[in-house]
Amino acid sequence: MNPQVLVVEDEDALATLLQYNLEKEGYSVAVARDGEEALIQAEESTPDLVLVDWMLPKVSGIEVCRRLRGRQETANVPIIMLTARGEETDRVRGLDTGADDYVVKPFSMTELFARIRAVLRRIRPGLAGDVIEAGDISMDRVAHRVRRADREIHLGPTEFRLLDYLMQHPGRVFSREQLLDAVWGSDVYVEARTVDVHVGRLRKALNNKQERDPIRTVRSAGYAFDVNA
Amino acid sequence: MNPQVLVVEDEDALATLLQYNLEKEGYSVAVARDGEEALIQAEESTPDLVLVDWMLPKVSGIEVCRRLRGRQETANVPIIMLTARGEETDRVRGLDTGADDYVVKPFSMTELFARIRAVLRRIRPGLAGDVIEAGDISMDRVAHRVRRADREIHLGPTEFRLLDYLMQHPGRVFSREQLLDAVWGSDVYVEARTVDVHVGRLRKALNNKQERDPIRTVRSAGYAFDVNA
DNA sequence: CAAGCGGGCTACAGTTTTGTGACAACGGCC
DNA sequence: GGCCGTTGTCACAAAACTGTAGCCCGCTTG
Repeated sequence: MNPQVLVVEDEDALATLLQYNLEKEGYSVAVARDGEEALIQAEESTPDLVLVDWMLPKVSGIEVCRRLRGRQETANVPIIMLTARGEETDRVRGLDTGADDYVVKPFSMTELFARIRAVLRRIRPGLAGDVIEAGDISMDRVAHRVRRADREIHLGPTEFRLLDYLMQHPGRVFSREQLLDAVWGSDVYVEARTVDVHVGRLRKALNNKQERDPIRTVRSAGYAFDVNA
Repeated sequence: MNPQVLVVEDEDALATLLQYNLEKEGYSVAVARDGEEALIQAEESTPDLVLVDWMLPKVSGIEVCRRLRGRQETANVPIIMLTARGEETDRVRGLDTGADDYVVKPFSMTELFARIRAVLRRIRPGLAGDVIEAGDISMDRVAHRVRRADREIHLGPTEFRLLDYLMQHPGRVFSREQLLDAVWGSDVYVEARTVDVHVGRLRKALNNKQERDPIRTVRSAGYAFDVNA
């Protein structure tokens, strides 16, 4: 079900970071340390997406690209290149060789996720995870629409992102600080209690009378989105 | 409560083996002998995980996958495929169709359990990770939930931490002072008797009538959480 | 057996935490 | 500029939780 991502990266720290964050985002991740390994792994279990570093030992990123493209089974697997600043002029070559997109290091996870979704959407619509459903609530991240039990729910941008984040991790409790980080951004400063207000607004928008409130308050801990009926 | 696993396997010996071991591991297991039965059962009681054999009479494993995915209620239920060696090239098709993982026969129970935990953690966090179980009590620290015998137990923050601590060290007796240190924090000062009150509250919340009290009072020593069956 | 200790339980008042309506600031957009 | 939807804060009310004292009971001990 989850998109399989093959990460090709020789630098341990980055590889681990990518794996950790991608898995948290809901992807299944395999890591290859060099181009050779990458080709073998790609053959064994065709991934839905390949993230490949430009600079690699043994077989370069470009070469990995070319070979993946050259092989019948992997010819259409989308590829995103990771390039360091300064290699930018090579972008062209990267794209020429068959990469679908590139990201310049250093990049934020958020940006990377956006690119991944974009590429998946283009190449493999349906795998991008554009629609999240939970109970009678469905949220379309492309169309920016939320509906509950067949009626359209109007949400402000912040409420939308908040619900998005909560639904991404159903059942899990997040502290106000975590939510601020994830939804507002780690750079802006807002009162923790602001989260309460937005949760309140979200609830009001989401819940008809008689409908179960999907957002659970956990006293002195935070909030969670509960799936279940 | 325990994750519900639906095993779809036509070979009797393997089905029984799986059921036996899964139940021992703490899952609730239902078995379907063929794909048709599987779809009916999945509809009746939405499982938390489906284990499906690749080769099945009537409706193939792949087809079961596809149909489960196609149906609203079961669209997000994680699926693990059981494939025989030699069908390996078909993995791709399996994953494409919507399986979240596959295990190649013959497999060890240990490996299977690891995969199950991994998949559950990925898809349904809270069903796999960070859960402590003891007898019919389970506590999920990520979701911040406690349940006993299928019913949700509501605990205040302190009660939650107290139970958490006791369950971490089952059988061991803690003095009131130790509990104050561990649960309240070594910096705050509260009466030792306060522990009694919280233990009382915890007991009241936890124990239905007729249920065995899992918290044991050790006179002039303290309290302990007893596992027992 | 009486006194004393230890612990279960309840009541309650004080605190902390959360829900919410009001409001002013802001940024688009006619 | 004026209108409108959105946002972050505040202040206050409501709800939930907490610690302590007090009372009672059973068991221990001398």
